Amino acid sequence: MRLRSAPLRGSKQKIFHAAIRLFRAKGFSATSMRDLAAACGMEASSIYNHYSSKEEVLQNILFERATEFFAQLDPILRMDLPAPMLLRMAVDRHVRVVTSDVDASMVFVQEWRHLTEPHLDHFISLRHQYRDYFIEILQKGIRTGLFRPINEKFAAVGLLSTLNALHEWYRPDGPLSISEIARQLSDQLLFGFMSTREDDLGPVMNTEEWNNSGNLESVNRNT
Amino acid sequence: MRLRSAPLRGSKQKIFHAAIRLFRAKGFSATSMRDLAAACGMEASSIYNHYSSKEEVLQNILFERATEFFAQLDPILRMDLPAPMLLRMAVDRHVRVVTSDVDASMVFVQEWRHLTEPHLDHFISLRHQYRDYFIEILQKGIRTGLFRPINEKFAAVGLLSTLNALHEWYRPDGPLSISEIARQLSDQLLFGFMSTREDDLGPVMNTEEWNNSGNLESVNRNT
DNA sequence: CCTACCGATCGGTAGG
DNA sequence: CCTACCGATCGGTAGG
Repeated sequence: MRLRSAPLRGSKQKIFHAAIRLFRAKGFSATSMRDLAAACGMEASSIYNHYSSKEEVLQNILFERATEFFAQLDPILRMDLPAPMLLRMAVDRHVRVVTSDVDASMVFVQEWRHLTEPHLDHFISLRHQYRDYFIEILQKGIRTGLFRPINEKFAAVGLLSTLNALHEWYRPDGPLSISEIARQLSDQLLFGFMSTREDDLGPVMNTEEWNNSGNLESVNRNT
Repeated sequence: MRLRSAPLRGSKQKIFHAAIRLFRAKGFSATSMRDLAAACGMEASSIYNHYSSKEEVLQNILFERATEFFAQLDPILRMDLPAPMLLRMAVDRHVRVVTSDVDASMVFVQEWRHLTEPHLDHFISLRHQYRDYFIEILQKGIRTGLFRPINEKFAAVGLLSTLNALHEWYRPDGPLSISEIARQLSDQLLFGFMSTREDDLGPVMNTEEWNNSGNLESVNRNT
């Protein structure tokens, strides 16, 4: 039984993983079915025994990742713990999913816009749903007074930006363990850079005011 | 004089801006020279009077943006101000460059990997140089005791991740002004989410420990 | 700036 | 899983 279905499932998995590598390296559009086939040691037409189109390969990669992110975050949300602890755990889970397949995570972040409808809409709604999980954590923190009264949507987007960039700089052979990365990311998000709460540097002068003071050339110049 | 050179420079600018819009919407690889020409109301071959290749169009977009980021950040670095203030100003400048052309900023962040050598190496070194500016600010903050003794490289990467994602969610007609966005981003980076310095929730339990305690299924399961 | 065109390559299908 | 092939389209050039 295992031997019988092995070749087919093996090939499909081979295509799946080769696609992740190629889509990451060259992008979805620049990767041809012939590139993908060559990476699997077969002809382009043979791929169509496993996937009906190039986009279907992308869909499989993207929604498999989405499923994994949700599977890991979901149990966290049901725990009745203080918001900072929830955030730490959610970040930890997210970091573990990303680092479990950096190539796939990069495709997840970068290539989803090549989906066509209705898959594109579906994907976007999943991303919003995931973001809403983090918004809930932030709201809970604000409600219980543990978090500052920040704009929780703004904060959630900033938070996810940081998490979603992990695939760009994570190296498995780097000096930090996955747990340490998650811990440091959480610390940075929870506490920021400042060593004290005050920022008593007088009124902040933004660029507009600074420009109006004549110190620098205009920002919105044309080249 | 203005009339004489106007048609040529006008066309080149037209191609330039159409390319920004198309590369943002479809990606560099999925945009054809015929797409680009059609958007400019000309034939594909006519583009080659202004640019020698598709990649050259991309190069122009990317390095123009890079120049703009540096032009805005450079004067900040020379100011002898406290690190938190430098950071606020640098973030403010960065936000202004991004919001001055959201499409071009998206191409800047997403499409640079389609450069070929030697342009790719050049671009990457410029990005590292830009990141090093922020590392310097962080180091200064740590040295003067205003910032916590964070890992400055780690922090700079997280910081830039947040800044580089701005193009994804910024809308010119949104409720926040550009100055307010810069201010809120700085606040988030400087102070984090917590309303107090302590995080007295007992020892943090990471996912590994939580799993070992038997509460949840394994994270690194295979699908 | 255009017409006309090049060889190469694209995603995908037919049929076995 | 392959051979053989489809029409469409690609980036780019010649020549005016």
